[in-house]
Amino acid sequence: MTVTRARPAKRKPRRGRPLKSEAMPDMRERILDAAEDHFSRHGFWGVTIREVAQDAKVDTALLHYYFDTKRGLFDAVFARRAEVINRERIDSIDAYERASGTSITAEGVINAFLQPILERAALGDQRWHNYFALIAQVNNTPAWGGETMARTFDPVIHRLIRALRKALPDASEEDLYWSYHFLSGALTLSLSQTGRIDRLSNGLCKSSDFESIGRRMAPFIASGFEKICRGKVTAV
Amino acid sequence: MTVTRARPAKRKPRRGRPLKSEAMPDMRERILDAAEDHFSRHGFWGVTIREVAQDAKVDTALLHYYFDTKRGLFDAVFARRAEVINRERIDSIDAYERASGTSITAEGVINAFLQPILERAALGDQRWHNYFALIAQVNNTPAWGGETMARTFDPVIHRLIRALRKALPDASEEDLYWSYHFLSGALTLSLSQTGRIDRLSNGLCKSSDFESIGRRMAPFIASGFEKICRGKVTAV
DNA sequence: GTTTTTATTCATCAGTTGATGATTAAACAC
DNA sequence: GTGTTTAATCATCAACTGATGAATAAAAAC
Repeated sequence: MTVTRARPAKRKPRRGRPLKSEAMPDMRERILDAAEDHFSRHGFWGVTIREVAQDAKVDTALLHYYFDTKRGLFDAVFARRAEVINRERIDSIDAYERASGTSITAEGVINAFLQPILERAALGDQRWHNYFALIAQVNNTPAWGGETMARTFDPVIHRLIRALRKALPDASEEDLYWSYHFLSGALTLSLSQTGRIDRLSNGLCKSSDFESIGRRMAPFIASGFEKICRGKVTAV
Repeated sequence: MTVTRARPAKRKPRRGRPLKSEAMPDMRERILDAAEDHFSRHGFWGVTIREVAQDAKVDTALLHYYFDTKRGLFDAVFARRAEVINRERIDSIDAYERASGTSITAEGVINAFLQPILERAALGDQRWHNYFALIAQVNNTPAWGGETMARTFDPVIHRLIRALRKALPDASEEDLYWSYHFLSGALTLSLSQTGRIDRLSNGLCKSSDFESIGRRMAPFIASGFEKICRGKVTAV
């Protein structure tokens, strides 16, 4: 007869601070992951903190302990990964500018701007996919999306535009900004993972095929920039 | 002394069916307008039927009377104006195809596709602005946006792609669909009215300046199509 | 002129929501 | 060792949510 061995997990959670050895650390990160998952699918109002807490296997009060309000939780989710890609994008543009010297091109700059994101998306990490879908939602949320996007991403975008000015010296400021706006829309929809193109193309194209997107997007957008931004002064 | 004239409006609403002459008809339309306004700003989950009812100055039960569920109301809002622009777009593409004959171009087709929407947006009717912002949100909603967009707009988009095939006879199907995807993203962000570009450009560009968008978008996008869709077979 | 249908408000429900103060126990500072 | 801080659950709240059946009165059908 086997001696009764403690049933593997009834997981009746203890109260109080957890043992350091209890090997279920990083509750905060677990909450952020669960929140990211839910927010990216249903947006800020489509999610209840109960759902998030349940998914993260913690009490709802813990969300308030770490993030104060639901809004605080959302903002924390949005900021967490932004720092990572912002740094990567800045570095990527810097590197390209240094390497290209005077032969800088719009396509090269745009490629440097897109690559960090599209590469990460192509790796297939679900949590990054969720995050990108979240950006897409925020970017198209009228009430407060513009403000949130600006706070998070404007420095990088100004860096991008500075590089584009070098590649397209005759471009007007308006043309540059509007062209970026088109780029932003195309990128965020591509990251939004709605399955839209899958249905439209009857399965021929797949939303998750970031390699196909990556191959086409920079040339497509760069061509648009060139068309718009040197239509007046420089002849084509 | 003036005789007491009935105080203009205490507007204690009567029960029962309204008098025909009561000049407050079209409750159904008023509800749809109020719902459109709220849904476009905060999305499906960010709106309560009470807010909509309050804005439309009706009881919440009336929303259920006409639209059964909250979802039914949302779908009715989304479908209402879709029929109008879908017809306009089909007609516009038809007309362009007939007029251009064999000298059909990608820019011409795309222009025919965009013009009905951008023209309407430029007219400045707030209710249409709300509707376009709603499309932008749905287009970037992962959970059910793709399905809703497909049900509503796919026929027109297949009509667009059929015309583009004529203008770009060497294009592969994948290239056409991906290029359309970029177009769709750029268009919906431009319609989303987040004030994003206003902030980014420090006021130089305005989200509401649909004339500026209309002047740039077709050339920008068409240039991208041409770059992608005849990069292989036909030389540039 | 009676009956039926339509359009509206009223009253209310059961379930959900974000939030918070109390409690608990481990970790940490001294 | 003792006291304080940190990290967690528990228990509960008042407000809100979508929805529904009943009541009402005008219009439409007969």
